[in-house]
Amino acid sequence: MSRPKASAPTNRLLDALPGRQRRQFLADCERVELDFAQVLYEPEVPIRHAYFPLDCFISLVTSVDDNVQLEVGLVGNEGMLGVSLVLGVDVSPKHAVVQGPGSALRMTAATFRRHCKDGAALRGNLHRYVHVQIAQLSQMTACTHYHRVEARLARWLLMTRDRANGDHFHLTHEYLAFMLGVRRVGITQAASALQRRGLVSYKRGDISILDGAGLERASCRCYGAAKNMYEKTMRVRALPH
Amino acid sequence: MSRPKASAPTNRLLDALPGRQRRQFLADCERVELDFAQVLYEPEVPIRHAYFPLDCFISLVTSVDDNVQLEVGLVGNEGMLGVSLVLGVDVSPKHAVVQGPGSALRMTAATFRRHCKDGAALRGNLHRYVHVQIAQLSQMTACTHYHRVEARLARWLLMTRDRANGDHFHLTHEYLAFMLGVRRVGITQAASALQRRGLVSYKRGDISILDGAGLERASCRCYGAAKNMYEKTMRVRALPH
DNA sequence: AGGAGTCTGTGCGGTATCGAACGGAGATAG
DNA sequence: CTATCTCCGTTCGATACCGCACAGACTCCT
Repeated sequence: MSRPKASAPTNRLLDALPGRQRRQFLADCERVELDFAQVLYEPEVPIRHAYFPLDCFISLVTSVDDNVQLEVGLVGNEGMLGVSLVLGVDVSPKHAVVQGPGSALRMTAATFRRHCKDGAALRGNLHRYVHVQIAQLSQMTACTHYHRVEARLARWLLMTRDRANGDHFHLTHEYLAFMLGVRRVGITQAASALQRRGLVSYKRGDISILDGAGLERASCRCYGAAKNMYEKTMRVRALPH
Repeated sequence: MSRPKASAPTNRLLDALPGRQRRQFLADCERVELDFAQVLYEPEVPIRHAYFPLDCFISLVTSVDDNVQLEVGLVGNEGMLGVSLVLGVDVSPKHAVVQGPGSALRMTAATFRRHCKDGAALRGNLHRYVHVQIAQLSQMTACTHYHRVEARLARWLLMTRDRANGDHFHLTHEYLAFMLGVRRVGITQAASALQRRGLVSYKRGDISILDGAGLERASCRCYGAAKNMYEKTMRVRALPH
């Protein structure tokens, strides 16, 4: 697992806070190391902490019926886990599973709600982030329905690269199949195709992105659209709201 | 189009407000009649009003690529249109199209934001509603991906019935196909199957639900799950938050 | 009554994905 | 070094849905 500790990793939602509030917020956080496959939230179970990834990333997974699951979101240092708390609800509607191990800041639910209540700038940021998540969920619905496995896989790899801060990570076909809601064989075929085209290489779970630009072309537009949407929405800042 | 004006129609989000705040809020609203297929929001276009359906209902539609669209949500008198405003964002990420004509209350964006800012009870309600929408979007993603057209159609009819307050409404196969993101023929086949089983009847766009319980059995669990989720989340009230 | 337009039913070949099964190659542990 | 386990590749038939095309039936308008 590559984790190229550039400088000190940070969280973009918190970076955007004015200095004083940021320090106050960080003072109430605790730094934790998260392991691969660690389960942070389960549906219907009270949320104990909000998480702010630094160099880890976390999958949001819904389950329908039983044993049928699908990843519907990915959270890295551009976001946070526990937006329900921002909305005054203290149970998660989804599973949250650590996909890329690494460190995160966390804060207890009660403390976090206090900060949300008192800090207008924080609240504004988080509200806009919730908006981004809603938009991306809508898009994800259409993407998952219309787009082919190969394009979705390419998209997924690009999203993961952004959040892993590196072109290399460890995930088996089995796991990817689970995330994209298809058979393992479907991933094997899509991945072979991408590898044949020289866009990625992989071997027993070690995946490397060789040609990011090419991979973007192979992916659906949803990748770029989601990224733009985030940047555009979050850039608008310092609006007292 | 059946619109059985039971008593005076109301909006459940507003009903839940304490009397005084409710009156203040309603005083700033304007009642409007919405026509079938009227477009209320377009992506990237500033939102002018928030809408609170009384006896109409509205589809939320995403578009990917161009000309490829999919319904991802349905808003009736249990909800509102314009949750983005609650989150301090003034553009909609989706199209909003009137699906069932009828009346709604609406409020200008600026006034609505003021009410959100000042009214804790209102804000709490709306926040919880946003949470419900997020949860239902996640579920919709999985449902659209995994479930068969026939089950999804059954689900859609049930959801529409709840919002139309009646077992009878007018929609062509063509339109349903557009909503569910499948071919018109796919709807014709699924609908014939439901009709053969005596669950619905239809004729040139006039659809009647004959056996609601049977239709629920024919639909995926997503219908009941979404409904429960709403009730459970919105019931928790009067929490100062 | 006749003609135009709308809505629904059916049929055909094509394709992406499914479910299940098996073989082989690489890693790991004794 | 060998046994075991994990991960990946391939094959096979089945199925749900696609795009296209056309026919029948109902409605509305003149």
